[in-house]
Amino acid sequence: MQRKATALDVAKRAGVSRSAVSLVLNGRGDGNVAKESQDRIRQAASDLNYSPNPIALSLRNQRTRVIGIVSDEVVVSPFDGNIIGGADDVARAHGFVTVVMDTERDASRDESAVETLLDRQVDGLMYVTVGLKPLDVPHGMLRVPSVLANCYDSSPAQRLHHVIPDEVTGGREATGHLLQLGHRDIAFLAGAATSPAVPLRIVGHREAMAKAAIPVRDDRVFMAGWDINDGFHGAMRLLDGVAATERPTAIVCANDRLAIGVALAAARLGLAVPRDLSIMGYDDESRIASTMVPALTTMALPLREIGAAAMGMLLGAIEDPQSGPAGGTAGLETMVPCRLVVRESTGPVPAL
Amino acid sequence: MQRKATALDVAKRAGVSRSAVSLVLNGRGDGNVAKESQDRIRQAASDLNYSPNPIALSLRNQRTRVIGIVSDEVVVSPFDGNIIGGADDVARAHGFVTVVMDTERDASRDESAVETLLDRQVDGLMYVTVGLKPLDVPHGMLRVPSVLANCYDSSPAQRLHHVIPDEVTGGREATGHLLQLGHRDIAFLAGAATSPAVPLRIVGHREAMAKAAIPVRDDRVFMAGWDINDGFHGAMRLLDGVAATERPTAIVCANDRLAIGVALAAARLGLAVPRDLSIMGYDDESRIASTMVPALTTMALPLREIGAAAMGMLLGAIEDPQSGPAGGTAGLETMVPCRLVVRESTGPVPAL
DNA sequence: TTGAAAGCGATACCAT
DNA sequence: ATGGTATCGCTTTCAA
Repeated sequence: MQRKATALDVAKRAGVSRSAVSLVLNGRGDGNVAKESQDRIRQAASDLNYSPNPIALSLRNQRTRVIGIVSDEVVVSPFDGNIIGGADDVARAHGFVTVVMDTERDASRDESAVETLLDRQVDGLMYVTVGLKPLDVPHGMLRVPSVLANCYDSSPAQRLHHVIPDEVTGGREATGHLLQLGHRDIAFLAGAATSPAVPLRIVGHREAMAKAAIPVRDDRVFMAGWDINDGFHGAMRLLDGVAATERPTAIVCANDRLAIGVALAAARLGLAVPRDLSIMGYDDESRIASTMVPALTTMALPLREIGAAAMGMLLGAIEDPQSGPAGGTAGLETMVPCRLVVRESTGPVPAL
Repeated sequence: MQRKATALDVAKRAGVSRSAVSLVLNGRGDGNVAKESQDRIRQAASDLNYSPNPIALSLRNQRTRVIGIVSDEVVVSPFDGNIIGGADDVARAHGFVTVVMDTERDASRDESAVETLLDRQVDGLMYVTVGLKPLDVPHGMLRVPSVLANCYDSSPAQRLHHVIPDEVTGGREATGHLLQLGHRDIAFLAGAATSPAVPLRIVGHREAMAKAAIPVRDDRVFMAGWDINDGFHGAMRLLDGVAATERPTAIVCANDRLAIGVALAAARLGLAVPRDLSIMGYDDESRIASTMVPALTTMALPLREIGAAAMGMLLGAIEDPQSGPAGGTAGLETMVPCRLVVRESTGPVPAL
């Protein structure tokens, strides 16, 4: 690999000094460098296919144009990669590069990941999690502009800006969709109590039910877990051996995998979806929700938007150090709305 | 953020010159620096919590200890993140950091991603894909040590080393497992013809059948696609309205999502798994295979191992430039075996 | 308008 | 054994 052209090479070729090259190429040529020198410099630069060495630039400017992203398990898990995708889009558009370190759910690696990144002089930091959760913010994150995506500072002093989905509204609109189809006996298969998203979605569910003046039965809302088998067992509990008049006509699930389990249970019980039972998912998990049989109606999490919004804030704070997340003030909260995706697993309430 | 200690700070505190600091801290102290100076230097370094600035180091040494990973869609997709996880483990263990750029399936971004990375002076490059595939190797990859993980050079001159799963053996052992359970009428739901993994797995399937001296019926092996609905329709085609004596007793699927579709179809047709029908998946997709109802027997792809092996080769080539993938010789091929994971969706052939 | 020189942080060579 | 100095590539200030 032959060495790349340096500013000195350009200067030689154009017959000027390095300083002139630097000035011109950074747009500060006018008023400092003769017009024709400028032309020669630009010509030489493009001839040599010159671009400044980012490492030297970093050393000189003390800014690397690198954003460090640490994730709890986004990369290795099958979910939420879109947060990083959305964040990266924005970063790239601003000439930044992201480097992501995944701790694979080992919180003890958080600090060291952050230190490694800080050591490499990242200009800013972002923490991304799979699923909404309170985060024990690594100390290092307070030393440079930082944001939280899909998580929030677990300490009372909200020191960092965070971007999260609006789960209450998500829950409300999911149930609202079913209500609109005429359902009145709606079950809610929640995930696990450890997730802060769960109670929020339940609040939304209750709000929707309250607005429709329908009492919420205690046995219709419960923690089921997050996986296919959890959905299956939850559905069996709700449906197996229960008379048609006694069973819920719709089930909203806290994620799409639960919905798969519910669909499996329904099929086993000879219930047709959505004719006998409507099923709603949550997440709009790629390659799952849209290809289910029947295709899943679901509440899409705005992952890309979350990532993009978080990166937007972060870059803002970096480029204008006054008004930033790490600008000394407490962090703000940005909520991004979820998006209802209607497919085929929900339908009108069955006539009895 | 107060500035970090530099070598000069350490030198001052220890009352020596920068050079001495450099020598001692790099283990070249003995024979060059007085024992007691060495002690003072080390003391000062730890007092100041000194660690060399990686940027300055990079500029000086022309090595960044950064490995660039470009992926087609590994980060944003729900799959194969483990390749990156495995690769990153190895890199970290060697004091390297990885920066991954995901092109989100836009091949036209390949070259620019590689250039960006090269521009940032990565010491090596790795390309990772979701699913085995031939790769139009970006030119830039030939300029530094590089490896391919889960993909291979599409040009006849295999210029880069690649690490891929042993799909033929995977297919053979999947079918072998079913054969061992007594099945003789085994269907094979392949993915899409565009994947080179498909024909390989079919070869394996045929080898296993041949070894058991069972003819393979043409209508038992076909391209179905990769998604849940594809599995559903494939299974319906095989099972719906077919007499018990005429239908396959086992179906091996090219991935776990197809298996979900098959399970859905079986449930709808009143077939119990594995009593009436055995189902095998492929991939051991996390949070899917193990939580299916019943839990899916599947052929696990050795993703972590692939990533780790690829990174191992790459670092080898970087640290010993003689014998590397980019060392001038043609690339080698490393095949990593798949792993049979037996769960509950397969069982003895039904007695008729 | 231009070029020379300092400095970002570290290493390696070469005098002392 | 030790410290001074050039160098990596670039930007910026200061003199000419």
